Amino acid sequence: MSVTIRDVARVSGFSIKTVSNVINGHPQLRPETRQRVEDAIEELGYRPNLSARNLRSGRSGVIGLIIPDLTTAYFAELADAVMRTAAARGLAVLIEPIGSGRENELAALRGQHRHMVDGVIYSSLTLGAGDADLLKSVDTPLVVLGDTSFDGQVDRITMANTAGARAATEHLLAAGRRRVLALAAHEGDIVASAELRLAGYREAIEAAGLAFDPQLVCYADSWHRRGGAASMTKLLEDGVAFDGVFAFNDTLALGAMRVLQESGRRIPQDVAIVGFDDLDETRYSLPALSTVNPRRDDIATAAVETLLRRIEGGPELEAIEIETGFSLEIRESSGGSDQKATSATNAA
Amino acid sequence: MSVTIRDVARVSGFSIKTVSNVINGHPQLRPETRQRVEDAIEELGYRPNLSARNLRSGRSGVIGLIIPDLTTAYFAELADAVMRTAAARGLAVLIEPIGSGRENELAALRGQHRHMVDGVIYSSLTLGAGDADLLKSVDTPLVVLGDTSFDGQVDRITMANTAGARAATEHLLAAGRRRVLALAAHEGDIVASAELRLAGYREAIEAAGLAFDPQLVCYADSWHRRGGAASMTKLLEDGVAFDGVFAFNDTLALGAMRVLQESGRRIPQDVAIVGFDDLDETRYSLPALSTVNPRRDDIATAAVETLLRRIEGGPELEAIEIETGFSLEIRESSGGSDQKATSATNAA
DNA sequence: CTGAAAGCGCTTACAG
DNA sequence: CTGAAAGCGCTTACAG
Repeated sequence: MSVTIRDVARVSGFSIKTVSNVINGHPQLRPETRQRVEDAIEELGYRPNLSARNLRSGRSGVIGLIIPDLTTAYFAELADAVMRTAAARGLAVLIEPIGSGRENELAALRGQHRHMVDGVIYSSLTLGAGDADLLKSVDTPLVVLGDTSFDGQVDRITMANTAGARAATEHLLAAGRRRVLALAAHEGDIVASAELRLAGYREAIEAAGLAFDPQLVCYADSWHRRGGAASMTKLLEDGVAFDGVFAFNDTLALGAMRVLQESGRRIPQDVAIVGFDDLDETRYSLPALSTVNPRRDDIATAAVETLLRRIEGGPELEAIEIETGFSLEIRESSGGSDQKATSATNAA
Repeated sequence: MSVTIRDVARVSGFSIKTVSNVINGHPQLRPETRQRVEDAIEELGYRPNLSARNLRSGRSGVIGLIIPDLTTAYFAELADAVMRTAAARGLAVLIEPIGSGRENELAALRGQHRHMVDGVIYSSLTLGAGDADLLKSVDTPLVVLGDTSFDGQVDRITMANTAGARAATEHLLAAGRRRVLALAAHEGDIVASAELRLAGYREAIEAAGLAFDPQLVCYADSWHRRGGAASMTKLLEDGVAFDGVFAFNDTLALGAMRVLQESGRRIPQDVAIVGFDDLDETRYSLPALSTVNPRRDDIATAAVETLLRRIEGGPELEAIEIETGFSLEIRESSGGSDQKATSATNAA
């Protein structure tokens, strides 16, 4: 039916081995030989059968990306960055959207696609230190994205949660805000990022010589617009006074912003607001939202390269952790014009 | 190294064939036999090697989804719907984001993942009637999404572009608007959807006894917020008078809405606006955007099932076309409350 | 119901 | 540089 390497061998007049050498870019080949094989490949329209290659080599050239869903802008943008990075290295990405919640995250580790992929990039919100053994029991090479505390047992990529949150809060304080809300989500399970961002917020408050006021820390029940809107509605009802908001992610910020505007408050004049994530849409909101840019491209690159290292190095290799940098994007919502204040860190 | 079907056979005491029968749910098996094989599978932690299965069966259980990118909300939501539908049928989805433009779309047809997937769902913006031969030359089973005119040569799923656009425009006219803009994108290449939506707009205008006014048809140079904002800015500069806008998609609408609001116009009091796509975020914009809901779940289901039919039926099968229905979601931007006016069509 | 055997298309020692 | 041959793990006629 379809053209195989055997057909190419027959047409070109060389052995299967030689054809294979040409396909795989083996260096020591007479140019003439290479040319004739390539002509035959072209003529026949030969394409290697990947299943056969994978069966033989034990590699599929596909990596998995496990995320809660694809419709959340944050994960869509992350997935896009991972796919671009992977494509540049000749890898395809199989996305597995698993829904949110701890149960789904655990189930995904035993997921059906496990045997199709050479390794997995796993974006976890709910796994904690206690799950390290579980993760180590997975025989697929694995890189974890996100701030779960695994202390050196699993490869992971983390972002500058604390430093980014501190920079965002400092920016609000530098603009003269004195009562800055921390709009913080927690989703039932422990979300380590939230704690780290809260720590950064607190550092900035205290470094400015202000008192950390628990009344200004407001929990939302989801990381989405709905959660931000609901929390802000409640704050306004409760009559809490504030002149700045650091939201732990952009969608919380956008939800809160809408409620603030409906209540007649002007942004940034009455309330300045900064988010976290640098979603594409923050550039187009009204007003454009200031935010912490976690550099998704850097995260994606670090994840893919760490995974490749693990795939090649095997389980013996020591686990590494890479923390990516950030920058603060100052836009209208915090009174900035469109200039960009950058402050990046990089740690290994 | 890893556990194979041979190990399961050895441990269970049955032949490889019997183990295979159990794995593939072959019906005529003594329950006791099945049980003992399943125990062995469990005990050994056996998982079938998909590469081997695929090599043998010629199927991979993976379908491709070719889209321009994943960060555009429309495609992210489409991809999510396709993945959910596919997962329900035991299929994995390999997304290939190819960038926009005709060149990229053509290149994707020869893409590197072609031999990894059983078939491809291909969301095209730029392919036209002249490309039918090209599409037919692709030996992978293929379902095209979008309104490219292929008249029965390729399986395709189309949406109710004209009917949806007409319903949106009629809704604006019914609310008393008399000068309704058509905010229409065209991206260099021919985008058939835009023509069809324009036709629906025109039908509604003329059915209402109004004259079709070319001055009210405004082209944007992209389907994104930026395009909607730029077009609206130009319209306002030119002093074109209007009291309603039917935008050909939601992001155009959101971009236009921002510019209208900055100019001091109230929505919907001064200008009522309706979009197309029912993106998740339209529920959260300020004001919430009325829009045509193209029922992405229906599109995804039709696409996956048509592809499966093609994969099983082979190239001989006659090509089919399915047009999915729509509903009109009336929200604040067109003066509605939150009720829902539904009008659906379905054709084969 | 079950077993022994061929073969899917490739890569890779092993010989030359 | 090149060829003949084994084998990756599975499914499936073909026999029993």
